[in-house]
Amino acid sequence: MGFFFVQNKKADKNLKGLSPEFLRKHECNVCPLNNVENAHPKMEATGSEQPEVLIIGEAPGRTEDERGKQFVGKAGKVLRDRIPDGWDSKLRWTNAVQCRSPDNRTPEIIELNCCKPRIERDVVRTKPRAIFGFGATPLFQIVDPDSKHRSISLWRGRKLPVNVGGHLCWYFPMHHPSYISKLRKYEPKDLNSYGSDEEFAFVCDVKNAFGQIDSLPDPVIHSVEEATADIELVDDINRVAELLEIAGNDPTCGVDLETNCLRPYTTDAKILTMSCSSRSTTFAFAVDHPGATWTKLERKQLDVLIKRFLYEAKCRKIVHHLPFELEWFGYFYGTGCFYSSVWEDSESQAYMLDARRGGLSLDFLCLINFGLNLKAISGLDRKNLEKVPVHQVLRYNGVDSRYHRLLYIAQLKEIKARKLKDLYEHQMRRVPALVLATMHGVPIDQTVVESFESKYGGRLKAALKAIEDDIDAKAFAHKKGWAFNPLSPRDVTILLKEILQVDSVATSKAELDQIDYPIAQKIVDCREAQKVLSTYISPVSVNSGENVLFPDGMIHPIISTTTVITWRTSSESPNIQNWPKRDEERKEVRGQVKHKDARKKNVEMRIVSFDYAGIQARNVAMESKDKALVEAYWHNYDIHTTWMEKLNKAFTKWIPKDKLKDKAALKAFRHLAKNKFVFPSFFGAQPFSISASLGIPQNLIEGVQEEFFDQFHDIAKWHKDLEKFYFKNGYVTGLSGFRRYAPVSANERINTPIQSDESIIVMDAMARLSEMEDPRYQAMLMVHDDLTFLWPKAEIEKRAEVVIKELITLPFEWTRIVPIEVEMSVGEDWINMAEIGKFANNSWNGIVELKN
DNA sequence: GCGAGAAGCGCG
DNA sequence: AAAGCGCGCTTCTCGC
Repeated sequence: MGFFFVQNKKADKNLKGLSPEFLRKHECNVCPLNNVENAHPKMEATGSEQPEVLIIGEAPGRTEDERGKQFVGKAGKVLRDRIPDGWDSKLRWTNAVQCRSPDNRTPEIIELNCCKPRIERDVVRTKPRAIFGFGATPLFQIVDPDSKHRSISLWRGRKLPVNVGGHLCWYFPMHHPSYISKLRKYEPKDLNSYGSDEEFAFVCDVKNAFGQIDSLPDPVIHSVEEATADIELVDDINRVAELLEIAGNDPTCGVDLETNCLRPYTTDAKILTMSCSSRSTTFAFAVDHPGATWTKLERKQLDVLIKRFLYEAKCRKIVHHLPFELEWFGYFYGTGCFYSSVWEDSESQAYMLDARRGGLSLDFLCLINFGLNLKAISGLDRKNLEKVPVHQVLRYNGVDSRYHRLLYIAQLKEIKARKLKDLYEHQMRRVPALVLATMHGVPIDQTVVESFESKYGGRLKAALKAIEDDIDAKAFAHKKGWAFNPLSPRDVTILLKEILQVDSVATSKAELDQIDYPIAQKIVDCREAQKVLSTYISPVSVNSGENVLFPDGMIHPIISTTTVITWRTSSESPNIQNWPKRDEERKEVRGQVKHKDARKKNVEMRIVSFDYAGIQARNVAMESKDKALVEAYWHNYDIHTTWMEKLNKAFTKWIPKDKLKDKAALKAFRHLAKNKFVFPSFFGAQPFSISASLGIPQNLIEGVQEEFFDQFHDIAKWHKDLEKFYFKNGYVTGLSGFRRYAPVSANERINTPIQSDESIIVMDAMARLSEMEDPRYQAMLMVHDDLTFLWPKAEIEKRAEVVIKELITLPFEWTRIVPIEVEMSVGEDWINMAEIGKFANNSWNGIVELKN
């Protein structure tokens, strides 16, 4: 077997050449803390001899050492205050390390190893049903995840089955109360208030943990032997057919691919191996791994078998990180299987249950759900699977598909228990729609790219030359002994402080614009050119060594649905969602997005965008059901002009007298009122910051905002209701039912439902269009409130009518309170976009006409 | 030489 | 007490 245990590298180093086995054998005799002079050295566990719960801290603090008892200091009170009545006699207390270190430092790996047998003996003897572990120290004394998963913030609030010296029980990781105490921004006045958002989350964790004790199931831990047992490695084509048939007729089947690279679009991209796991069988077979033994004919037959499985097998196909497998299956076997099969995604489930970043990997979830450390059975070079012997890749592949399915089954219970089944259905409809967008690709015109490369490249060169010649840069080099680097925040800080001698806290553009020395502008010029070039031009240039282009001349940005904590999508490789649009000059980089047939006669490919008009503000109306705001939408009241006028009435110096009849100037002030007063107020901005951004005294803003919430009093009430709900339930939710768990800060609590409502409205429309299974209605891009398509000019009107109807006909009852409107624009490229019209669901006649 | 984190800046 | 939210990418810096 190719499986072996991989030691944590960092741990190795900190062990100073001693093995964990050695340390655990000799315990105190080899522990650096053995002879420390403490009031209570080697403090034994205290409390119940038959505990329900064992509480493990880090190490005794000063108070603890003095009194010979755990958690009795100031930090200990933060925890003890939160223990529900009636539990005192059911608790046992100990620490990961039993001796206080002289300088009260965090215990070292050696000490933790020496002390581990003592804890194991205690646990085996007293048999607690659960362990509440506070801080990272006791957690990682017991479990050994890889370095990516060693932050306690990722673990707190969950539970996992553990085996401590042979006793199986549940472990509840939580932050250490001393950390919570340190994070306090103020002293809570009673038990209904919290010193920080994290403290509220901590209190939720403690409460939830105690609340679960009575109903805990028996912990089950999967051993490495079980995880790797009975995986059939198949090299007989008839047997592959047989097993695919069996698995395909089971209700659920885990599916996993191993490939030689991340994306399928390059000519050398290969599926190396594939594996399936259902209730009756787990098997894996080579596809194009160099170690495969298929004859040419068999290899052809294999494709037919895989295709038949993908298109016809009735099982629910379960993947962990489904977008990856769909992209590969779609590329090699056609995208028809996206909708002909039922696909499930255990990563999406995990995201719904707990969206914390870094907590979605199969390894981590297996530790949480099954106490199984997959890390310990891999041990092979994941990045170079082509070089790994095929039987090893197959075993590895088989374990993964097995755990895709087991994880799905385990998490499905929890999804149902939390009543998230409907939302999961929505989430699963997002995946194929977005994979199809990714596969569609975004065309890039290299002649445009080249012209920008030369333009911004030249500008960068000139800016660098100007800095080289600058007198202050020369003074800098003379004084510091190295050349001034305008891109280095450190160098710019030094320049500002020591050479120019100006007061400045940051080195941002806003600060630099205030500075009178010529070098300030030169730094800004340099940064701008470098930013545009390196972020938006080089990545799509064939001339750049590190571009994200594929052989088809397109970019295929990955639009993810399991990254953003609020249910928005994110985009990477490249991030196509943040290309310049506001800056009049730099927005031209969008012109790089252009189809090669944009000017071809009788084709004239066009970029066609549909943007939900003011969707977030409409979401505020949906969430708050505010009477005044809702009415404004139905009657087209311009609330922003109203509040511009009110702001100017309160602070008459705001709009200069001579501008009061200047239409263009008033438009700009309306824009300010909208974006710096109305919307921020919806989202919880305080007079302090609104005052700063508008330049109107704070006391005047306070007055206007009071009047504002007087008019929109249901918005004020909604803000208050959100608070109440959050502190009662420990999470924030929105009309779609998604959840974001504590800690969530005050303004995040307001913003989160808005972002998620927005995303669910737009993604549902994109999915409905995609489900037509007609490439004409498959969006190419999704940018939060915008869906973009690539169509031949002659088809635009006809197709737009279908798309607009779908976009403004929303299937969610909760959206009906306000009208919904989309704005359509068309362009030869992504910058020269002309607005075609606005289409609202309370007025549109169903027809789209292009005026030439 | 690599990874993590901060600063800075682009979008909705 | 701090003072609308959510991202990804590039560069620099620092520590290993």
